[in-house]
Amino acid sequence: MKYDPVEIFKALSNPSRLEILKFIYESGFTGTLEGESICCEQCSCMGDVVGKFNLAPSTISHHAKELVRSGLVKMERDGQYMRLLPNPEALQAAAEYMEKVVDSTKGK
Amino acid sequence: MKYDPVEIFKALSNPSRLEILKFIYESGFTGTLEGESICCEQCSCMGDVVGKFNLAPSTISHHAKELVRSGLVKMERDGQYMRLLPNPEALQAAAEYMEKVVDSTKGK
DNA sequence: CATATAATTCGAAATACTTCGAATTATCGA
DNA sequence: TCGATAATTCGAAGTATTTCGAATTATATG
Repeated sequence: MKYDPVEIFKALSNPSRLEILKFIYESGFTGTLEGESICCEQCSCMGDVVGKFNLAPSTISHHAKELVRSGLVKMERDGQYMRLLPNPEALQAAAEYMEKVVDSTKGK
Repeated sequence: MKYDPVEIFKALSNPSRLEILKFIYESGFTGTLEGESICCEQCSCMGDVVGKFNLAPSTISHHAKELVRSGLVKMERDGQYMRLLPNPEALQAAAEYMEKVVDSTKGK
């Protein structure tokens, strides 16, 4: 498999990190931040996340790295800023993995 | 929600525990152990898991408790034995939670 | 009741995780 | 180029997790 389910579950297993992920996914491909984002209107950047959560920048940076490591999020530099982009394919893959485990109990 | 996604992800985030879960789900509702189980033929028991994995009984017991705590597995005494039963509803709920996060990026 | 088997609890050791603040690196704008 | 802003790295403290072995509890059987 392209994504390691254990790494994905580990990334999702911390409440702060899960909320950060949701924030990134929700503001992912939209202009919903309506100009509030100092980075761009098509994504969240580190600063947006730092502004949203009551955690030190270094902590946010660490969590972001974990999300990237697992494949759930992609990151790219945009000048001074770091764009955080959802990678739904990874989350989808993990969900499908779980469905397979569910199905392994079926028809028995 | 009936199940806490973070608790479920935490339960799934350890490689040993994930394998144990899969073992329980696969032997869940079947007679596939074909009499090999010293507990029963409709489920796995602690001893089956202990026999399958290279971990101390106390460690297996601990992991089983975590799986029960998260809701992924149900446990019931059968005389001397403890039956381990899949609770696919919980795993399904977590998978659906993930799908919702995936969908939160859609149509944008 | 005594012994054997199954499983849990307890305490301890090693490791990993979470978080912070301080120092550092990267980039932008005047 | 210099100062400001954005983000990362580093080291440290506190906490949680993983695993074990020994002791304990629960149940079955002779």
